[in-house]
Amino acid sequence: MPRKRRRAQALADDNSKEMDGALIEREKDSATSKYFKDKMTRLLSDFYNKSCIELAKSFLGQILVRRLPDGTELRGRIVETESYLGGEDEASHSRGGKQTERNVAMFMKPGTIYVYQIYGVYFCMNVSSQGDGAAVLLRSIEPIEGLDTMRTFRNVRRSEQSKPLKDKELCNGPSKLCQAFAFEKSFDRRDLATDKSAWLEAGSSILEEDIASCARIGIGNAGEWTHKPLRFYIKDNKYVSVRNKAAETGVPCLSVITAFQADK
DNA sequence: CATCTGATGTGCT
DNA sequence: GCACATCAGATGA
Repeated sequence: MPRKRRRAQALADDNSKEMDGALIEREKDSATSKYFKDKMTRLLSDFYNKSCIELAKSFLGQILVRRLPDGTELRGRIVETESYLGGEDEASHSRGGKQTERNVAMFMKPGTIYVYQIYGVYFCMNVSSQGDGAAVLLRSIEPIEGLDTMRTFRNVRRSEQSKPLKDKELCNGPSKLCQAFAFEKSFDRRDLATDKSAWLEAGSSILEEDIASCARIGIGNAGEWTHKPLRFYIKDNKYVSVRNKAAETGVPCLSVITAFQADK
């Protein structure tokens, strides 16, 4: 195993220890804890009261924070999400309402993190929402703090002589953001609302007119669900993985309304 | 820019 | 066996 991979593995192994360590650190600083508690109040009510689509939209503009074992904090603003609605959604891992070892987190309480491995190599991170088997996939993040660390994590799978990553390439994709923030399998089934290594902070709220809605990415053959506008991103934002000019300029189409009804 | 390919674990048929 | 909510690197226009 190359040295870079070993380092990443060591980091993964650290995660259980890290939970306890970070807990102690943050409990020590009660002012800090209160700050986060206040900041998260609104976001917590979002987890519990919003539909999957509403949650996917309200995540836009919020700050995702990752605290590493050494105390380093990584921050970024969520700019792109996707809704996976549950049983009826043919593109969802929870299609047919089927619960498996892999996807149980999707059926757990809103705010539960669902991390799965894809193509044997990468991870994707979701947050469970209201609705049986429904979850929001985090697709792209605008990095704010800890960019050097993110770049180091992202370089693990890249060759030494390849061009340095631009800031906008650090987290512009679901597996890229997992690499940059060191989210992996051990985060599966953990609670984003109470976890000591990952949490949300209130950022800016995004106006409906500044949100683009269009088809989700990478879902091949899911029938009518393939084209439903369940991907949401901040218009004109350069940190988004794939932009869709039509979705940024056009008025919301009929299928948006249809998808809304499907979510209720 | 578009399109192709290899990497490769795990869930599911 | 096969598909997969992906990415990096290569190749050709």
